[in-house]
Amino acid sequence: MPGHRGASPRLAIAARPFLSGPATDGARRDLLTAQERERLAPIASLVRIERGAILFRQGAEATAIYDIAGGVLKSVTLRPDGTRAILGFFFPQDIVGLAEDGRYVSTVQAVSSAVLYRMPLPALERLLRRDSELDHQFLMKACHELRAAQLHVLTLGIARADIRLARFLDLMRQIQAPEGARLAFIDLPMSRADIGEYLGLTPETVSRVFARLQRAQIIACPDPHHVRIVDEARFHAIAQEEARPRVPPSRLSAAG
Amino acid sequence: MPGHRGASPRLAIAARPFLSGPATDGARRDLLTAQERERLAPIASLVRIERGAILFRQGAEATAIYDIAGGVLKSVTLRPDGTRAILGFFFPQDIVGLAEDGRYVSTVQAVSSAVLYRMPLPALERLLRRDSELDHQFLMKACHELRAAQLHVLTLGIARADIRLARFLDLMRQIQAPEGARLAFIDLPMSRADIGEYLGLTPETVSRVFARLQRAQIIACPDPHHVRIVDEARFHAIAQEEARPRVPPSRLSAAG
DNA sequence: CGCGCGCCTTGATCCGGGTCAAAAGGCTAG
DNA sequence: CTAGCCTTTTGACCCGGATCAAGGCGCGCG
Repeated sequence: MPGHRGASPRLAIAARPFLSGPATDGARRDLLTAQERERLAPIASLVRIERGAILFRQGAEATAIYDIAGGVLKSVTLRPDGTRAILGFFFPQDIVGLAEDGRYVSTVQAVSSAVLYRMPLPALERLLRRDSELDHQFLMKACHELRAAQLHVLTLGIARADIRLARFLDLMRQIQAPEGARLAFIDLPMSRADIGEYLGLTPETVSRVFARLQRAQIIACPDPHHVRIVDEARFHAIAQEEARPRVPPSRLSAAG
Repeated sequence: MPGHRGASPRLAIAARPFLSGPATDGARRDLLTAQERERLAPIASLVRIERGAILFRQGAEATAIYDIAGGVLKSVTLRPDGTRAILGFFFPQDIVGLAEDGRYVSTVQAVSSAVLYRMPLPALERLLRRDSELDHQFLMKACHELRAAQLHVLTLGIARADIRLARFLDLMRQIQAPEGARLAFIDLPMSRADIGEYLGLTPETVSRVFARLQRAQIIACPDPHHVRIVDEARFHAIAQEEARPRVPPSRLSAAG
């Protein structure tokens, strides 16, 4: 497994930020505050990349961390055999650039054209050494990233495609919703192939499940990149409960 | 998704420990050194738990971090519908007790009877605040844990059961091997069901794949808890390459 | 010593997702 | 407007893993 020296990383751990109880009460502690962003401004420079462009490659020397101002990116990993897997999608205000041993851990590519703030590593390191609050914030992000990966594992551990897709849609909804609101409309800037690579499914299957959920009146897809949750109850049942009553393969009307 | 407030954790991030290049050259930086262990000794107390016993439960208030002295544990998560998933296995010298918002993130249970050093959180926090080197070490572990989860995602993204199992065996081998040596014998203290829950497969499938790999002379299983890699080349091909030439479903002799 | 209970294995069947293939829609450039 | 490419959709078929079920082994306990 790539970039993985020796027998190492199998441990659930608690570092300083994990230890403390609920910190800044209520606030979304995994995002930078406007104030913190301001403190980063001096070392940040604006960069723009086009749809499909690669921000940096897995294994390349890590030179900067990026704060996303606009657009959507994806984290891609090549398997030894050449197939790809998508580890995650990143949206505005997310920070990308995880490195290990000074090398980027995965390739990051633009799903849509994007604008980012580039923070060179040496300057950032200096800043973090002086600003422990900011440092804490960055660690918080690492923690949440870990939790996200674990949730991803949970989803992939389930075979059924409709559950995987429903969970993915729910995740996208959570990301797009301001403060945990349940939006009915979901934006999907990524392609069916991207979704498939994230969920361990083929694009064909992704498309078929979309069609199935649509026929069953659970969701509506005006176009491939927009989804509306029509039947919240049944949608939730699929995403969360993994319940037996699942979407029939080809039937149209789901029995009440 | 459990314990997951709002729209938060989607970000690849770099915190202080990630930023710096190769640190202590050569040393396994994700394990505590004897010296560091010594510094932890004053606040640690020895505890012993029996096979099957639960160390702590997901969602419970985090009171301590544990350093494994002997035995094997597993990290289990309950899905909303009651099915379980295993996020990872932990071996001696691993540290368990990841918490978020002061609550344990997953349930940890003993695969075999185990002996651990218990480090109460308040004391540990105090210690880490004074000992930045130790603190650094803990963060390193969080980083590696994240990488491990990503590798897990990569494995689960592949449908084929024999690849998943081969990767799992390879991972177990790496963990048991001292300093990256390629052992031929692998210890599997966990049950077939455990392996299945880790790989997103049923116990029956796990057993069948074991049988298939054995018939193909790729591995040998003197008993269910011990594996010997017989044909390193073909084993590696399955685990790493995801190559087309895979183990035939029922054929005995693999054509040269 | 023998019974019973887990765990593991093996078998038979079914079904969902992968695969191969083709056609339709949408966007851009000419 | 049209040609060409890429993405998406849909279809047909096949295969591998889930499921249901039964049988074997090992170990602890009565």
